[in-house]
Amino acid sequence: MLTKRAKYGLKALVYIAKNGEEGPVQASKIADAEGLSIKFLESILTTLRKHEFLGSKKGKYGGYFLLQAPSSVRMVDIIRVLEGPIALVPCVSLNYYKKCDDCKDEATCSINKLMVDVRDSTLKVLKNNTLADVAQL
Amino acid sequence: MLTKRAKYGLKALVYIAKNGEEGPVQASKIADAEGLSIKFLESILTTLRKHEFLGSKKGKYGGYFLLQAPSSVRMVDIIRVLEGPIALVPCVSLNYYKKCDDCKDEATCSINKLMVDVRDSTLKVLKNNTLADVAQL
DNA sequence: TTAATTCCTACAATTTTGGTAGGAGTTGCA
DNA sequence: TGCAACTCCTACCAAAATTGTAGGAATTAA
Repeated sequence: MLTKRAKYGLKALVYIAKNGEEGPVQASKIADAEGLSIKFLESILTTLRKHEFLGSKKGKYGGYFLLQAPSSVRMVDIIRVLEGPIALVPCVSLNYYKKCDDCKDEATCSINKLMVDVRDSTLKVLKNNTLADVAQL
Repeated sequence: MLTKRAKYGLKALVYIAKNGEEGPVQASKIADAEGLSIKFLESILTTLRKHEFLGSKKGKYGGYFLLQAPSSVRMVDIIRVLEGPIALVPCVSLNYYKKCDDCKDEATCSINKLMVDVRDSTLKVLKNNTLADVAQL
């Protein structure tokens, strides 16, 4: 399951993609519309800003805005930043590889192939969908 | 990511599928072979027994054994018991459905379709693979 | 100057995870 | 009958992750 952090972040990005035509979108607007705690949402938006999905403008009439066209933002990249690995076990993660504590030998690990197959099938969906697709733009 | 509980359980089942020809397999054997804590493993095997993946025999020369042919045990069913939902959000889970706290309206949830697509793609892999496939029997 | 906003640091409650401890009950065999 | 090797059961627990909250500082538009 996704953490709420990741889920809220995804929804926030989609909201901004849909409503960002007329200038920056305020965190409070998003929190209202999606039913989220504003303080928690702020910390998520900060993460997205630091990873250059979002820009921000301070002060009155400030808010958050996309730095790239929605059609060039892949869902997989967002999830990797908000949630971490796509893979179900660390030792088959492409972006967050880590040896499993218990695995004596990765090459002979009994569940390795299955884990790779699941990972690739998930990746396919998440790479083929952009923010524009999900926001139906 | 899978919990260690689920990962250990999967490995244990594969081990039993591979080594269960000559009678029950002891928890201590599995723990040794896979590098797991025996007490923790015991509690996982209990779960698998209660869900009728495994049978057990007490006393000397006792241990655990599969109740069905490996080729008729789907990976998806094991993971559902050990880990819970396959879906990334509760509101698209087929077996563990739960309304999302924040979702006002599921039908208009912006990420619903993506979540369904990911779920189905994962399910396809996990339904097509049985214990026999994974254990290479 | 004021209101509205982001930005920053610190803390904290709750839940989940990943176990451990200690022994009771069962069985096969000498 | 007694011992060794197992499963089975209950209870507990520490660490980590998650999901926030609190309180304000800094910035900006009008």
